[in-house]
Amino acid sequence: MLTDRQKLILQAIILAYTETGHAIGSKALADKLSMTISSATIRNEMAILEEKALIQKEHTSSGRIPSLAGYRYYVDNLKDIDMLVKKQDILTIRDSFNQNYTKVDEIIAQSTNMLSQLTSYTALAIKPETINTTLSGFRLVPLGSHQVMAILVTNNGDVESQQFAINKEVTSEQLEAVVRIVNDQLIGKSLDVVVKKLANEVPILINKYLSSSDAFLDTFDNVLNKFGTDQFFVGGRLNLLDFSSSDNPAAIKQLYELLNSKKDMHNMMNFNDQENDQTTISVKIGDEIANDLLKDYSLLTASYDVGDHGKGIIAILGPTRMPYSKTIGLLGAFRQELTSKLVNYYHFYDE
Amino acid sequence: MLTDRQKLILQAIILAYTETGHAIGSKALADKLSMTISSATIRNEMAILEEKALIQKEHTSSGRIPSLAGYRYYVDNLKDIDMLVKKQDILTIRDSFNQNYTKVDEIIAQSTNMLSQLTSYTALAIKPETINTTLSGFRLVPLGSHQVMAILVTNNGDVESQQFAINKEVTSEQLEAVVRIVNDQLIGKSLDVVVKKLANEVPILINKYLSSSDAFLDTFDNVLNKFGTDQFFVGGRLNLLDFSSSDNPAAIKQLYELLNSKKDMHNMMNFNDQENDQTTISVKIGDEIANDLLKDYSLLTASYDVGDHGKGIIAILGPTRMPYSKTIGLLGAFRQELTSKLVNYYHFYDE
DNA sequence: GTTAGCACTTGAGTGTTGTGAGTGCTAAAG
DNA sequence: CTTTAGCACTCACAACACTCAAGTGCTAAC
Repeated sequence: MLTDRQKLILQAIILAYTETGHAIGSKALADKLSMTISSATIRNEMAILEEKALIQKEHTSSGRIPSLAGYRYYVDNLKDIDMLVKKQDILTIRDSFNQNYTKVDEIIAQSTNMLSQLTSYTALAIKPETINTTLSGFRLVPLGSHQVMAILVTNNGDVESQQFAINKEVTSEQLEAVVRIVNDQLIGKSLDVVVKKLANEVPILINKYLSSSDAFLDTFDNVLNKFGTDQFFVGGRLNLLDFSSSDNPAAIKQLYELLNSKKDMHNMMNFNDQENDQTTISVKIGDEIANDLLKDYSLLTASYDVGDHGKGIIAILGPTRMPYSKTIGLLGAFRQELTSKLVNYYHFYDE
Repeated sequence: MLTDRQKLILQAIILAYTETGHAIGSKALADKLSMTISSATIRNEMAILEEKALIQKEHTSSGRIPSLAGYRYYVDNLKDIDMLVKKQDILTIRDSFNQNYTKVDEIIAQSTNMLSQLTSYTALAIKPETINTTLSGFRLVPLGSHQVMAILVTNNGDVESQQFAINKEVTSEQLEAVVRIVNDQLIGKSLDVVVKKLANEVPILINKYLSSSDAFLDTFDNVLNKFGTDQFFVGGRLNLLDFSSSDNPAAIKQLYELLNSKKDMHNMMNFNDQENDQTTISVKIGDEIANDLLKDYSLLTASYDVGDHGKGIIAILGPTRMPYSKTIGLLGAFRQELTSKLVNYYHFYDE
């Protein structure tokens, strides 16, 4: 357990280091701190903090910087002052959300842009995921003699489409037959069931009407995949350059590749779902993120909940040296705005 | 005019510098060059080349590096040896193109990826543009009680779509009326005429059937815009990091922002269309690209021609210090493959 | 418990010096 | 008249010593 003075000193060290990026020594800290306390005393206290591994030196005679454990302690116990978010920021968010969206994806994509702008870090988001998404609509629209567009709709109101080419003239009767089959077999089923059926029963049925069903099945599969793959968004990628510790291009490339790997990012953000309720914000500092490339970064994740339409996650990836209270406050406020925007948006489709 | 020996020396300097990135001196060059010629002679020749501003020093007593003018001379007069492209590369390209595409965009996007991979530089592409694109198809597909999807098709076979939400229940009669109006007024018209009519006559007509036509008109406008804006593609952005001269993040950010500015890139690539025929490859070196951010880069552009379906451009952005003959050869070969793939692709829609 | 004082450490910056790869020039050789 | 050897000169770069500011830990006095 730390004394109040030790806590104060730890906080001051973190503050100073966050601001300047340089280690701070006892004398400078004594000047900075308003309480009358000598540098020698601070040195003694620092020795204790260092013993508890909350701060560390860069070399024998350097000042101190917070350790990852120090940040952890700070985030868990001390970051209470600055939780109030600037009114101006909230207005900016609302203003920015105040437009017509035609897809949830647009809202989420814009969220990452906004979050990255507000924080100057990199923002990540996963769009709302329901446990049970079902296929609720299907259309085939002939566009010309050789082109057909397939449109799939889910019970969440998500729409994906893709055109495909057919070799020979296909009659509208044939298309209607295919639509009928899909309606009979797949509508109302959850997406994983749809995938399964699409591999087994459905091709047989369709082959009765369509001589070459491959193009159609491929397309259907493709569109189905879009529901799964377009769920992950990144904003402010370039901000990584500002605070990436290494200036070695190979390392930076690796980082960007990681950022593009939906699977990896998904894993990272989902890691401890148990914490992900509506009030918590999970903070992973340095090596707490289970990825070596990100050992100098911190990942703040917040899950948001839009009831029947599922839960999603927004996150901020920044340097370990970050103003946590400010950023956490902002992320929390943003979650609130985003949730209410989404609830509002979905309101249409829920009758 | 240069003597043969001077040309040889210039070529050797460029080769050496391209390989090592360091200035090369007379002695080292004499060792490298197979002909028996003393370093002193090379020094004399170098003095002449420097007088003609084809090579330059980094400081008073350094070796020589090619100047931009030197590269220009090299590209115009000397780069004749290595024009043959590796068979393997061509096979890679063909193999990579050997799949089913549903949109031209996919082909072009993949082209940039492939080109950037083959060269390890950054690749740019503009998809084929016809002077006279006309609207050839239009559909409205109701998806649910509150959602409608609008689909637009051009005479090039390009398809774009977007769903939009409507406040109140709209009957299929109303939708059909709107489709009829669009068919009467807009089908067969060129896109700019469509834009104009959409601003003037059409709203009046539609308002007779739809109480609030705003959502519909906005959507139509949006989709129309997609035809214009999705024309520019970039691949291998990250490769910029490998050869960007400055390691200052602000400068790199600016570069990436330039790369995202469709307008700027479009201008740069189109600059001298007169050269852009099917056999030429335009090479802009350093400050020949009219942009200060790119003064250490070279831009190779090649236009490709798919007959009635228009012309497009593919380009490579790399460091001025680049193996020009190899890269130019590759770009030329790639153009050929891309053209034939596209001709093949469009074959469907031309009956 | 707190503080002043002191000896010690370190990174960052600065000046000095040597070295290697280069140059231009001159005069002799081909 | 072209080519070459020789030579004095230049410059970037690395190595090294030196100084300085900002730290530290420790001890003894308050």
